[in-house]
Amino acid sequence: MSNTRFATALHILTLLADAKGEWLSSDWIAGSINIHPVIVRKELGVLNDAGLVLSRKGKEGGFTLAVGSEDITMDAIYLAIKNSNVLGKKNNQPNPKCPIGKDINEKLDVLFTGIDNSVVRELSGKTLADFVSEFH
Amino acid sequence: MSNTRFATALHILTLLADAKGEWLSSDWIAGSINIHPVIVRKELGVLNDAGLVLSRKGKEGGFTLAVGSEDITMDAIYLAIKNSNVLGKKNNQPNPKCPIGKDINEKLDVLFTGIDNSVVRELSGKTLADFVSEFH
DNA sequence: TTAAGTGTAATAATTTTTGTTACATTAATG
DNA sequence: CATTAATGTAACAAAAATTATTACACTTAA
Repeated sequence: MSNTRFATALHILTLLADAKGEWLSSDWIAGSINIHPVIVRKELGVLNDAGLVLSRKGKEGGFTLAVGSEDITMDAIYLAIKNSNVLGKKNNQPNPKCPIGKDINEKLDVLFTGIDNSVVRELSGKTLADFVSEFH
Repeated sequence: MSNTRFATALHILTLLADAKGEWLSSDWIAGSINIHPVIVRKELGVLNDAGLVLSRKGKEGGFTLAVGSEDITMDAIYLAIKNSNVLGKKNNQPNPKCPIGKDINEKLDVLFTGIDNSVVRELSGKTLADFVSEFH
């Protein structure tokens, strides 16, 4: 992954966990990460769809965690934002006339999925609460 | 990773393993993957630096494996081409005045490195020979 | 000496990612 | 009930990363 989506999502969730029930605005969060508030709202939309946060519109609106930080594991965050395989992309049109090229993408699929799953398994062993507790 | 470097490198190495000592040209390899020969030569340069292949210049030149495919583990291929963390990039300038923003990047570093290592560990359990044997 | 390769720099094109603007909508509050 | 401060989201712009292409110096076999 050469994007900042996991780092951004985890930063957001860490702030929300640290806020202990306070509703934080996208502007405030953006100020901590130092990115554009619209990006924060977009990512919060994704986290909302994943059931990790709640949002409230209008004045005094904002965001808060949907569940306790002990109940949010890192794999849930990762799966919410994941948009590619750990080992990257496959080449588009390997040569169908080549015995290797013909079948390589299905073999890569198996390998890529296995590695993706191992990352998810690894991430499932750590909670947001664990991460937040490292800040003191 | 949103690039095709691992897929390309593994495709190259699979062809070389399958060729059993024949020297293959970058043009021929490019034809199987269906990408530009210059990209193949660049990637082969990287694999050469990593000690995985041998190259020969001039007429009748080309590439071959430097060691047997049973002795090439997937982690060696991955480490040769890896240029980012599995969990992506960190945000550049988190706010130093925020208690979370101040320290988040060093905490992310630890998490990111741990996940990277787990992927390498996972990949170390599979050889190029294992992969090639899936094609029949 | 020619033909067929590698090695690599420079640059262009494409795709992905991030940032920005604009504005409709929502809700609290004086 | 008007004002203020939020979210939600589309459309677009800018920047960064990735891939493709061109060009050519160099190498080696025959």
